[in-house]
Amino acid sequence: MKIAELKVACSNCNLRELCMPIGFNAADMQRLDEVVATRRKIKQGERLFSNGDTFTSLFAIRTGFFKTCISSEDGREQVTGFQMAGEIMGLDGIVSDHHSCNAVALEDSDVCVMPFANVEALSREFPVMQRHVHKIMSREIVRENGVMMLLGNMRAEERLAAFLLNLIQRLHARGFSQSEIVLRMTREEIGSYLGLKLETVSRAFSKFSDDGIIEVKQRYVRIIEADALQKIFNPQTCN
Amino acid sequence: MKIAELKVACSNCNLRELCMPIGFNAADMQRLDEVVATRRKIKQGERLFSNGDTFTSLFAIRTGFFKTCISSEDGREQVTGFQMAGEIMGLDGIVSDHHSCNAVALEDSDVCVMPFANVEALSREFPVMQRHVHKIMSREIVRENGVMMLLGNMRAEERLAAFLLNLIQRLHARGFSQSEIVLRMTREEIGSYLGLKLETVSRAFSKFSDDGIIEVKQRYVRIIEADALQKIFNPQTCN
DNA sequence: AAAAGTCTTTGACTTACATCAAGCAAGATT
DNA sequence: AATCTTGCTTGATGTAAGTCAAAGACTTTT
Repeated sequence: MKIAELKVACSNCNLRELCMPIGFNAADMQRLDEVVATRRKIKQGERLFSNGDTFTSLFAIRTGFFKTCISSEDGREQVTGFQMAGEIMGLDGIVSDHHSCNAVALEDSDVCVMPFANVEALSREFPVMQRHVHKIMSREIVRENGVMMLLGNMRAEERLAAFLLNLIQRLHARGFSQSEIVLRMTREEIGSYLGLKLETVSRAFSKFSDDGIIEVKQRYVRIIEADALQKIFNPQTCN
Repeated sequence: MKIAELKVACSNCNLRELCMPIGFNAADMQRLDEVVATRRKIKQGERLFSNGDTFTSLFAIRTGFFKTCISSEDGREQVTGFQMAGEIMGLDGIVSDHHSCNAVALEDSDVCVMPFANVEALSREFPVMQRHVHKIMSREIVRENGVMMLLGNMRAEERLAAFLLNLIQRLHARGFSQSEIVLRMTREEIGSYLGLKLETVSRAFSKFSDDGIIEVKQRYVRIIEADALQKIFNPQTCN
């Protein structure tokens, strides 16, 4: 196989079913590949985009892990999400033509750059593509609704349980273990996402560990009793 | 003017610039009117849609006021937003073809029913419509990011100040007073939205009133010093 | 007009989480 | 190998907001 054949292409990307719509035939697939203009590598700690940047493109994560965060003028930071392979970033920029958050790589990452003009053009041509874009945006709205419930109504341990369950569920959908995680983010970043201080996050981890629900060693977490986590997150589900 | 001429029509709706895209010419305007299938009246306390309902349409508020809320299995309720005339509801339903929240009228209301199939069809035909739909969804994502910052990082009085400033700003855009509000929601609903208990909301109102920033009499609120509210919400802006 | 119901306010007390502080663990740098 | 740096854990103490309780303000019902 020649190097040239390894070009950017949705049609031969193993994340496609997570990232792009299915149901394209072989002929249309070539058009789909035109959405992605380029690829971009982002090193750990660097930003894919920042608050205030002009919006031109959506970004699909090919490999790596990101956080998105906003900061108030007086310096308080809120992590608004963690994104992994196959997930889309940049939707915040559409409304004002400028991004309103920062996207920071938590490990060396590789993203597909999808100029939004291409996305919209293809959406007009293919209803399946149009529907897919709408679903991605709707999914983000629903996710944030869930975070509001978390932040508004739940206690520290419930929040952490929900966080861990969500992570393993998404990792499992990508073929990773359901029980073992190596966290890409610090306790402080988890705390920011969950509306807690890093000490509280650490104490909740220790509590779960003491109770035999998980095993924790720094960033490494092994889920021993997912049911127990589920019960902490939502006592009703396991009656 | 005949009754027949008072039919459902975006083209002669005075909320159009808030609700639907501008830039349609007279000929295309007729097509725009086809998006709205019917109108629906919802009495105070009744639901426009509920969690689990099949998703078919978006809804534009013509008159009235709504809250959207989700509830966990164990009965905790989270208000995820308050919607007023010209705003769109139902975006949560797109991702799974079912609504994931409840939309409850807080006063007798009148909404335009826009079958999503019509919205998508018109979006394919008119790029300005397509862009408008994308912006509405992006705006909702950005709004929820702001709520996450509120819930995760701010103290009770900051949250209430942010809430009041946001309300008057939206009301002002609709031609209402910048300084006088009659709240459509209870202290408990405000508290749910802001992640606070109703007593805490009440105390924050009383504090603002004692400080001469607002005048409060039950649901009636008069903003005396918007600058002071702004300063509480974000100390940096007013240095 | 009285009674009942809902919403709001205010006070007294409690608590979950924050804050402050110290020590530990694991890489990175020299 | 020793030192720095960054992140994590744990304990002691503080506090903003929650909980409980009672009374007042409107609204609706009869």
